[in-house]
Amino acid sequence: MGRSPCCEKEAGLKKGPWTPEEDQKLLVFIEQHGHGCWRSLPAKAGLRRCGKSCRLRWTNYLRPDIKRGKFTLQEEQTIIQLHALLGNRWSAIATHLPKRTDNEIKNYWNTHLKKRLAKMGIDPVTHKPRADAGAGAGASSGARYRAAAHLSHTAQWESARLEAEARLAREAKLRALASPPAPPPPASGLESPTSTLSFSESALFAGAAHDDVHGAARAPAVLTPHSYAEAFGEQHRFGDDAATPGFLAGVLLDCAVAGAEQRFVAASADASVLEQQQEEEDRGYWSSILNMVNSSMSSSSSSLTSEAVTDPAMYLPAAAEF
DNA sequence: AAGGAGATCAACCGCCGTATT
DNA sequence: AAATACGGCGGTTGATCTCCT
Repeated sequence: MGRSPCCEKEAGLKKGPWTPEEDQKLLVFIEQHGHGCWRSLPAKAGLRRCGKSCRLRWTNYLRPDIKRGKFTLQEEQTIIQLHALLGNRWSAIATHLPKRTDNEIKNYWNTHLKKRLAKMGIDPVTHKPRADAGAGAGASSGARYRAAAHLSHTAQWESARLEAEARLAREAKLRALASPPAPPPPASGLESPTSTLSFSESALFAGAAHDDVHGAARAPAVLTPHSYAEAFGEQHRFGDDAATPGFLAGVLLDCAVAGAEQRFVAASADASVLEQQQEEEDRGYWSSILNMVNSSMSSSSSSLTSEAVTDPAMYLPAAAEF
């Protein structure tokens, strides 16, 4: 059926870069009235723009809760991992980086991360090592291949971890309904290695979260650390230079290990009986998660590798040759 | 200093899904 | 059920900036 462009009918509408005056008009109007219907907003706000242009300007630039500037390593890591899981679903990825816009993330991916992954010998679309990357002779190509494999595996583990956190969050919510509220978690040290949300933010989101994996994963939940920590074993370094191949993979693993260690310390402090009881349950749960990851990754149209996750030990780094 | 090449990013375009009539 | 309106999304463009020769 199709739909005509929103501004086709109205001639004389302005295009191109926004002036400070236009920004001011839009800001003032939205602050006073909210955006309401975008189509009718420009006329009400005295702007000669189409509603779509106004919406874009607001969501990508004028919104007060936008963080601008350089992406942090953690943000980069989050984007790469989520891209491995979600593909080019920038808005979905942006929900995990609440102060970044999908447009900004998309631009950053296209201009920075895609190229960097390509340099590492990783196909930025599939997140798999490129066929030619492993075929080349020499130790360095082998190292790149292994780094790329680690990257894919890390993404798979992150997927499993998100699922597990979602489940634990749901359970915690159920428990909370049946018992007085637990004391708040420590102010630091338990953040998800891939989330930029603080726990306070997470709590806010948890209330309003959709009933989906990503929404639920925002809820404060501490994953029983053992399997996760086992999965990564000792910390492993790929290199110090950001320009060297393997750097990102190293960052991913370092952050993942750091997260696992933080969780382990926190959980050890509790040393609760509950944890022991849950351990067995978690083991079974992790098996199902791994099955789920394996099946979804091999069948999904998303870009992740179809290599099966069979054993956490496979994430232990190979001989240090980087 | 000039100009060409590449990088960056704001903004546009067209399509899609959903709500409404 | 079909047509239409709307918001949202992802891909792409083009103006501007930065770096290099």
